[in-house]
Amino acid sequence: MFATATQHRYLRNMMTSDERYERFCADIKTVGLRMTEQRKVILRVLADSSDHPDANELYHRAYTIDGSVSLSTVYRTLRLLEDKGAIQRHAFDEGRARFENTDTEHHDHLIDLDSHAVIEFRSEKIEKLQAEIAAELGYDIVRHKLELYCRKRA
Amino acid sequence: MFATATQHRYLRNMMTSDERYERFCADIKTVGLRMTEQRKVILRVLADSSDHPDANELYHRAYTIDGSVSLSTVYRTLRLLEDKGAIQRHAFDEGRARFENTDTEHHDHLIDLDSHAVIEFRSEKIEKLQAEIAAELGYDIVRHKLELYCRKRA
DNA sequence: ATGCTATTGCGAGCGATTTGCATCTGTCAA
DNA sequence: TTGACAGATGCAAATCGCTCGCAATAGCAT
Repeated sequence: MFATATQHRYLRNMMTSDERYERFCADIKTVGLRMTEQRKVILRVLADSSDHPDANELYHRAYTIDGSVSLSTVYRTLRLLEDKGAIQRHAFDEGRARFENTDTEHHDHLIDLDSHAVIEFRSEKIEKLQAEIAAELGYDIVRHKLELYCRKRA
Repeated sequence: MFATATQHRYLRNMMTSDERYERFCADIKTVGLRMTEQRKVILRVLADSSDHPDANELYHRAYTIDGSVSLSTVYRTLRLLEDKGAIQRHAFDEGRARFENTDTEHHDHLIDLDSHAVIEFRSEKIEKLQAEIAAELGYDIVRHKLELYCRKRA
């Protein structure tokens, strides 16, 4: 795994696309929900996505595979999976929500303000400093959010 | 000002309400923009606000002072001041934006999940590490968001 | 196969914010 | 002081991301 002087690194997925798909299906079935054609397509698309697509992008990817998928159902399925903790919703500063699979370890995000690309990184030093600051104030961190909004260096 | 071993500290306001108002006016005039009655009212309301009001709340505060202020103009003025860096836009809860004066230096937030108290802090070390990480990825940080969601240490 | 009901697509609805446009008004030069 | 012009405003309509109501459809247990 890549590591630098500042101890941050890129992250790797912990599951294959197929494993993610199976996990999504299990999440649906174990609560007695129905595995419809539309859900299969949407779950497949989500499992195959390693980026941070928004609902509309996911809708188009799914629609390309199966024209019977609607935007409403994409939204309903996203809500479903988010409630089950299978995917994570992010509200980067652009209005719409972006989604990502939750099969990687915790990481932070660097957002390219021009291309809207999202780079994931993890810095042990920052994690440690955050914990220290919280501790000095008498707290334990339950979760945190660190987002760097950046522009390519000239 | 309070400082600790990890170099974080509490922050205080750096200007009075009147000083903020004068600064807003200067921001408008120095770019050749016109100081209209509506703008005066909105700037006054903003300068007097030490909380984090949303656009609608600011509209009502301004409307109470001068009925000729419209919601559109509130939004346009907020955009204007945000672009000039005079106020800061936050998305604390989903949906609407909340605004805050920028007369404190940059700070991060520690949120108590139980009491919902918000503690502001600043850590030079974390600021520095963030810049280093961005630099190594070929980026310059334009702005960032760091929020620690915590529980009181048992 | 049958029936129950979860699920779907569609379109209307919604809340926050933006925009087009006709009108009004600071501001500055004369 | 006045005149003129570009900037600013209010209003209503439009957008945007997302949700909801509803009648039709389709999983799934029997």
